[in-house]
Amino acid sequence: MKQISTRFSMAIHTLSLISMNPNDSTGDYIAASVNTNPVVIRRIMGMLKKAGLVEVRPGIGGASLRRDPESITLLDVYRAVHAADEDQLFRVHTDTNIHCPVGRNIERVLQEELQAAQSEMERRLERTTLAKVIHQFE
Amino acid sequence: MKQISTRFSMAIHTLSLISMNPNDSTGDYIAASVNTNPVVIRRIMGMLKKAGLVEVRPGIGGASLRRDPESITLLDVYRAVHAADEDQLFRVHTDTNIHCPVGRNIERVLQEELQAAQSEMERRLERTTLAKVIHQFE
DNA sequence: ACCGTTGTAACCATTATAGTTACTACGCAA
DNA sequence: TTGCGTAGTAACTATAATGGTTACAACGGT
Repeated sequence: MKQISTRFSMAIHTLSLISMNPNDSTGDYIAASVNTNPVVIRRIMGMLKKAGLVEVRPGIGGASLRRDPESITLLDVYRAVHAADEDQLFRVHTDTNIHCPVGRNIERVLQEELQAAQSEMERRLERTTLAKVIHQFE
Repeated sequence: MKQISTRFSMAIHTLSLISMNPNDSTGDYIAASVNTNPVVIRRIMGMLKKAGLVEVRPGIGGASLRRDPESITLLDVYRAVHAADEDQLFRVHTDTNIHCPVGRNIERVLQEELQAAQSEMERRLERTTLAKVIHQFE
């Protein structure tokens, strides 16, 4: 099965470090904690920046949160790093046979059901703040 | 972003047709409604069979449900077609730096949070039965 | 001017997906 | 018994996302 990318968990990791230690939080420093290549972290920081979650200091290095960690939810992070796609968790097959009553209606019916399931998941992510996550590291 | 495979929606489509019309439900017939290659359907039918949801008739052709559509939930189907992986929706990066308090704890902390979000989604899938889906085609 | 940093482009290996061809095994019906 | 339509599967393909890597330009403080 296709799983949700580790970009998401790496982004939470990244935000935690930035929140706890803004000055040291260079791409290299975070990469050492995540244990990956600094470019991977810089890419994620770019997405977090575009989403308005962090402010990065080019030249001097480091980054800081642009919002209170109490106000940043895991859903915010999830959306930030999955920016590209239209954030539909479930794919539904299309171009079905319109001469069949199932083929004609399946897409609409499933979109409703699956969107509901996705929303439940997202609501749960929304209930956890970055602050709550960070609290478990201190 | 990586989305959940159309195998899931195709499997619901397949089960709907089998339930409504067991005798006609050959791989070719279903493939014509889904608009894909019959082998894709036969692969999905194999997974549904392994999960105990359908009974296939080799030689003669067609298939039938092994359980009442009222008792088959979308979660059953979801689990059936994602059989391979350990059904963890979210991947979490591993091998983090254990000398960092964040790196040392991130995996455990996130596994809990993300499992909770996944469970919410699954609970929602569990509340919709195949019968309810089929009802919308009739 | 130097140096460490950020921002990106480009490339790569790996993996899952969905489709395809091809072949064997099955079971009814002529 | 043979033929035919079907299921079951292996093998191959093209496509796409991922995560890592190298390389280099731009930035900014010392």
